[in-house]
Amino acid sequence: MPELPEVEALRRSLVPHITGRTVVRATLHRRDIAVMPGDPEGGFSRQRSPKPRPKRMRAADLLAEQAFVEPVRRGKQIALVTKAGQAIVVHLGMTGQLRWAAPGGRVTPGDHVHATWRLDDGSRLVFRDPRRFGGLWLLPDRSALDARWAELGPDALTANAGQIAAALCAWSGSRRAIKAALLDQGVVAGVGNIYADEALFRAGVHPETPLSGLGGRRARRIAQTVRDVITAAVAAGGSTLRDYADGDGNPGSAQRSHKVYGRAGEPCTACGATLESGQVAQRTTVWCPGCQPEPI
DNA sequence: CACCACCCCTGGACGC
DNA sequence: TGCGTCCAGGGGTGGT
Repeated sequence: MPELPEVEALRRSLVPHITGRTVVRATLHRRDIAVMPGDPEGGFSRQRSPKPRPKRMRAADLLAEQAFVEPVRRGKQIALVTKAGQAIVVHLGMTGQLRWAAPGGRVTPGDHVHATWRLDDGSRLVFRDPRRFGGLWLLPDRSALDARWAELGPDALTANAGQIAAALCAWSGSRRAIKAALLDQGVVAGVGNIYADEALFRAGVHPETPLSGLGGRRARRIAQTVRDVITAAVAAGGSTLRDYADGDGNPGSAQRSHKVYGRAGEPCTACGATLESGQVAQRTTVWCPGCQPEPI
């Protein structure tokens, strides 16, 4: 579930705890959740056969002895960056968490912890991920991070509506569904299943509408609602449906503002019609048949 | 090239 | 209470 708002809320919660701190010890408890420089690129392919040969992991590869600067984010990815320019990109996947524990404190829950960083004030930062859809990518320098993030579309929080609209309009010849495009991180970075449905509802656009049938006007309206929905969710600390919590373990409250996600069969808050659900782009999708008319 | 079905994984919900 | 089954979904891979 962590989409852009959850990752941004997490990032902000970590800033005061780790910025300027030095890693005194780093431990990788599960080697297969990390991708090292030199590993066959492709990220999640590490989980498939043939298994990449396990590499000897040195603590230094997890930024031991290095000082953190402020963590940065692009889309749903957060990067722990050091003064020297090395970075660890953390992808939370479905159930990934970064949790911080004060000196002498415990991280709870303490299971499924795959990596631990002990900081110079005695506090700890851990990466836990029960489902292991997430992972860590170790990057040698800032340019490697930039190259990785160059593959992402405009960030749904920091880009303006015009940039997001332009990204959608670049595909105006495609019959691809608008929802599929919003979920594509190369088109817009940071939107996942929840906020795609929420944005399309607010824009009054059916999720199966092809990009070719959108037109500049509606593309621009969608871009604006994506920004609005994401911005509001960040202000609410993200959505906590089950697993999400920030670095301090605090949940978000943006789920209270959801108008369609998780509400199939319930009445539309705007028109009272019964919300419908189905599969669009392999994802459970909820929409209002009254407010979001079917494309022709 | 564009798009889609499938797969990775665990835990919670639900039915019997 | 316990067990089985289904489902959640980000995103890479391979097939069409």
